[in-house]
Amino acid sequence: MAATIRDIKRMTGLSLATVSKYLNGGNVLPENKAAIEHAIEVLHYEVNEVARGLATNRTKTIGVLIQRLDNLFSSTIISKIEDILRGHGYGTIICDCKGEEKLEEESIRFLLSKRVDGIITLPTATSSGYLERALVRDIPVVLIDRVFEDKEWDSIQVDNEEGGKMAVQKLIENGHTKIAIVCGDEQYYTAKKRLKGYFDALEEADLPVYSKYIKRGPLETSHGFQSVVELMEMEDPPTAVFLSNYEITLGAMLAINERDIQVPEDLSVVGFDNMLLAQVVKPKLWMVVQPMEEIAREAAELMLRKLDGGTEEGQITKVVLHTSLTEGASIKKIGKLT
Amino acid sequence: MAATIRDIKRMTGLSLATVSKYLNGGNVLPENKAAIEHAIEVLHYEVNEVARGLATNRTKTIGVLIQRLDNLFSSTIISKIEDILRGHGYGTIICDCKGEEKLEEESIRFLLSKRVDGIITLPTATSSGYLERALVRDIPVVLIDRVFEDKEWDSIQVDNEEGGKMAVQKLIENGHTKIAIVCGDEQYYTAKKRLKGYFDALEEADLPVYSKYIKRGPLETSHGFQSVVELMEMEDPPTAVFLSNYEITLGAMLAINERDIQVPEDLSVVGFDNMLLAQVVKPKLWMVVQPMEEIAREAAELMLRKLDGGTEEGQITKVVLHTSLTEGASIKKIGKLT
DNA sequence: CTGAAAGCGCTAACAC
DNA sequence: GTGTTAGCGCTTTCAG
Repeated sequence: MAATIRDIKRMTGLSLATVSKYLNGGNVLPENKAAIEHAIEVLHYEVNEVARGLATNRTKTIGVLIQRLDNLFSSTIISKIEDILRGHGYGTIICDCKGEEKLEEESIRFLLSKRVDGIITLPTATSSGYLERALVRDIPVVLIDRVFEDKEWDSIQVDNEEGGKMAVQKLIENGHTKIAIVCGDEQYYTAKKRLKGYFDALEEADLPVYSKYIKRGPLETSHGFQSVVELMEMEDPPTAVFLSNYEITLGAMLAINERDIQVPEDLSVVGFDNMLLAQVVKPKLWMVVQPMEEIAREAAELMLRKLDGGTEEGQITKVVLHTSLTEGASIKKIGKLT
Repeated sequence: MAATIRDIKRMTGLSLATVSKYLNGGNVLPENKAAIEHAIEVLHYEVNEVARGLATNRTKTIGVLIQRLDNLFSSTIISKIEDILRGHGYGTIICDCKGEEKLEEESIRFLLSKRVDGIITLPTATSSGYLERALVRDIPVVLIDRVFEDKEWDSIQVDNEEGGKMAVQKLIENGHTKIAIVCGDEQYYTAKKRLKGYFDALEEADLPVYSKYIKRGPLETSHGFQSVVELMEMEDPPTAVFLSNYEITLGAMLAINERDIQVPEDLSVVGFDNMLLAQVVKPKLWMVVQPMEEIAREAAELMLRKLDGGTEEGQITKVVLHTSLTEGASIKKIGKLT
């Protein structure tokens, strides 16, 4: 049995209150301080955060609810969030809902039963219903990457529209006019925005939109794979494609390898979010990247602020960060000048 | 304020004990059961796991202490562990120690203060000192991937020796005799084993060992990168290389891309653990892969068994799983027959 | 099967 | 600055 505050009381002859005060950084006489520290040392005492949590009604743990842990976007962000939170004494309970809305809702209940002090979530669902319970309990919630249209939430996101536009503009600059996009379907907020960027770029350049070049579907590897195959089998295939998400980019590259599609000779490519892939594949890929560490930092810090009451009741903070375009060798210059 | 068991008591007129019994699956009269369920519904009651944890001295959370979250080996394993544990009502608190021993030790204290019921760890340190505190507290610990030589622990690992041997044998089968290995240094248990496999394969084939072809160093991308560069700049470069870990494989591929090394014409390659890379790179890489899901499952289940007391006191369980070799196109056949 | 009561380890008034 | 005391929400004897 681990030592308790009572053991310290006994050993030092002080009262529980004094010991507790010391533990919480209050002022105690130097001699008492020394006595307590000695006792802690000898007894290997360590605060029982569970008991403390019950007494204070704050567990110093944050729930992180994520779509999937097994992609680099998520794991990089979580890793950083965990880092910052732990630096402030917070533990991180992770729930991977594997992209299933049902699990997502269950996870919220789970986290609430664990009495987390706050929830950071990278949502799977398209509406915020599953977060109601947290709201009712008055637990701070911070959204990452996606937002909901049915309600305002504190959130950290990037300008996806801008990201999509940048990618397509780069392709246009290089003389491409037949530009495809592989994109998530309607339900995804981010997909919608990235597609909007695609349209905007084309429109601003007075280029026509070919609906046959727009491939929407689930945010999965298979969709990226399948779309590229289909695009390249067309009679009039596109000369370039914007792969608008992590999994899609991955799937597309698998297809490109398997079908022996030459990049950029047969097809110019701009991917999204998959820096590892960008570097490891030959030729290097042009890639739209999100500032993952910054997203994580903003999310963690916003959460900490909300927990400290450093934020007005009812005030919504929406942080929008910017993507950047990293250079590769996956775009062929055709016709025109730069 | 969330509803408590007391509110249910008031609402149903039953006693705390009865409600508690119901909550824990005990037998209650059907009418009382109905009343309680109704109250739970109306009040949105949910068990406070913190209070329960204090009363039972079990928090139903497991600490997972990992070297780094941001590689696919770790995140796949954690994702699966989390899945299984949650299925049994356990939460998972993750600590990413970023490969730093100091953080690793701190993390243990952190997890202990959170009163986790058990710890699953993929160690960074080379000796088990940092786990002493957990041992003293009599908290079950399960090791993944690495073991310590100074003491026996419950562990799940793969046969790294066999894995290394398989890789090199495959190279030998294809006629290679000048085979390099890029490998972690002495401190790493797994590196030692994989290197042993390398030696064994060479020896069994009566092939000489060239120490210049053995590149040891930190388990980092840079080491993989640097080693490949150095190997290929030799006067008498190897014709094949075994990249014996995830990061090394990644770094090596970066070098191969950057230096325009032709695989397998200039260099045949077998990698380790990086299936994503194996598929996405051209040509496809031969790869030694660990059964990550199985590792995770064994670890989670062993932990659950230990928690249920389904395991003898003091009994050590060591699970050894097997790697497999997945086919690629990164080995050139030279000379000889198969 | 149900209820009363003690207690898990800590915090937080409130007196002194 | 220190001590006393009453909980936090739940489980768990032990009677009934």
